[in-house]
Amino acid sequence: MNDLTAAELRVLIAVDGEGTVSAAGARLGLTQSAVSHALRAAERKLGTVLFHRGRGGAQATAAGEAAVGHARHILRLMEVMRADTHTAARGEATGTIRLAAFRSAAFHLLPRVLVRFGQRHPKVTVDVRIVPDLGRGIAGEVADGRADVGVVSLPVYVEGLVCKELYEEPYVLAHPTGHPDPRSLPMIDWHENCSGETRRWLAMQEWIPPGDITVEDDGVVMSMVGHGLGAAIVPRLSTVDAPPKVATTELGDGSPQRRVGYVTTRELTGSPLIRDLLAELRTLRAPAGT
Amino acid sequence: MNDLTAAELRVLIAVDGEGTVSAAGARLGLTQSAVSHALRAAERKLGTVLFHRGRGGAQATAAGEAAVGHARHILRLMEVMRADTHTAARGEATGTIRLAAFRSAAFHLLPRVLVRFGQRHPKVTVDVRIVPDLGRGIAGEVADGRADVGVVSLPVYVEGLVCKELYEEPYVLAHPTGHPDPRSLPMIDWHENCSGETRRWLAMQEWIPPGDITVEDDGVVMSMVGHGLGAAIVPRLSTVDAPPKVATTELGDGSPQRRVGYVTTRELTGSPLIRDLLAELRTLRAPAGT
DNA sequence: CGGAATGTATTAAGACTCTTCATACGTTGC
DNA sequence: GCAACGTATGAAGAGTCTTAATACATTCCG
Repeated sequence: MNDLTAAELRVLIAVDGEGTVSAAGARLGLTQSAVSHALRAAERKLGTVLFHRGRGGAQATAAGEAAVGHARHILRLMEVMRADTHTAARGEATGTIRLAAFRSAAFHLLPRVLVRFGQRHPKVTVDVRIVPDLGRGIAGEVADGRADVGVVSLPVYVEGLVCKELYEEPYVLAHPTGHPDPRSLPMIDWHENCSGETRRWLAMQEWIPPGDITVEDDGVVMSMVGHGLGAAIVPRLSTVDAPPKVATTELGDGSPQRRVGYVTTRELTGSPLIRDLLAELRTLRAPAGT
Repeated sequence: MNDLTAAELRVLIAVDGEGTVSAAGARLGLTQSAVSHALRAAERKLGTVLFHRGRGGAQATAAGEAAVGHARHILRLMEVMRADTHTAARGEATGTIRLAAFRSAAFHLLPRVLVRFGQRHPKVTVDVRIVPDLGRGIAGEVADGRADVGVVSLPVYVEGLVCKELYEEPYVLAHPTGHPDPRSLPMIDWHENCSGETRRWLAMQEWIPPGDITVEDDGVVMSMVGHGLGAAIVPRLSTVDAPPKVATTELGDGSPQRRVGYVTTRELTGSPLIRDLLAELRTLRAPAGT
């Protein structure tokens, strides 16, 4: 008379995602009525209104938001449980791990890791998603249960996650090759650069960046630099495999550093498969370029 | 036809803990038969044998061990989900409070307060801004709506604010350690010291300060004293965690006193969250150093 | 060997729960 | 006032969980 069923948890997630009870029903292959009943049952069991419903659909309350986040985690753990019991029984790991990472990590860091992990666990699918590390960003994806492990820039400001630093790398100046005075070029900024680390460093320099273009993706930043639109301060990793015509200059002593690490949830560290992936990530103490 | 129910997860844990199906039934208030059925259902759903059963009871297989570990986490998450939805629904404790304070309060007074407040309201962000208490100063920030609550030196000359004294502390003389005659040193003054209180006291002494350096930040004042540039009269709170080589001397009876309090607007005292923060501030009747 | 003790498995029936169909209710826009 | 769109509800059928009763398997021991 008390526990939410898995079906109810899925209903919560679907209603939150679709915004209406009817659409959630379609997504789940259920009737609108079934979803309405399930939602009501969930609210009765938790003793709280989870969604305000009306003409415009269903909108999560604060309690609903919290419930949906937990629902994702619980369902995910059930999947992991299934995968892990299979592994323990048959001896070969199966299942899926969802990994969220910023672009340059996905391109230049993860391949090496995932090749080795894949050799050890041929039946395991790793689902890599590139997520801009803005706002709650990658850590938010993990905290909200949309990813199992995140590769992030530290520090992380999201509560309740397990987090470990992997390595540190300097920011460098990327500029068009052969330019006589890179510092006179307009600065191309990058959304994920908001970390304050580089801002603070820039503020300390007698080097007022002349113009300001702002771009979301560091790959686009590098492309723009390659086309001569300006210079940019990016983590060294972003300059790996940069377009031709892009040169990099070290910023010298006291240059800002970017710290890269991983995050996951405490529960998932109980899974041997996740643990093995984390162990493989931990071999990543030096960036690819060095 | 697929998901394990919460009841089944509890059965797994109980059987693992008790070692027999029957005992697990007793612990859960169920029949042996019910537990046997549930166990079998769980094994069918996971497609794996979880316990070897026989005369000697039930012994978990490797897969069973894995499943039980996950089961505990899942049930725990369900509890947390229940708790979190409740606090989200009732507590409403979410959002941001903007706090303005002078430097030494932010460093030495607020941490204790905010730790406790943060434990009570984990979803609330407190935004602390350090504001020099000059001119209309911190009270002005609150009056102008740029902060919700201010920690200030009293008295406050801004109209229309709610204001309460928290505690009183003496001004002390900070000087380089081991100096034979601190009173011969040049005085380092501090913008926020304009309060008149110390001026009046100085005027009453036969101690005309030889030189005058003026600095905005009391942290800088302490640093200068540490480097031997002079002595300064500062509130005792400013000397907490002062650099090495800084000594303090009480000014004795009749020494000027600094009164510390908070200010906010009448409207904000209607918010339960603000009220709770003010209540927490009111526990601050003694400064950290004493 | 045979019976008592201890433990699990199975079957069938009742209670309970979930899903569906059909329909009612409430807003919004015209 | 009516159509469009969304949710809520009541009753019935399908499905699931729990139980009592009983069967089966193993071990201990005389």
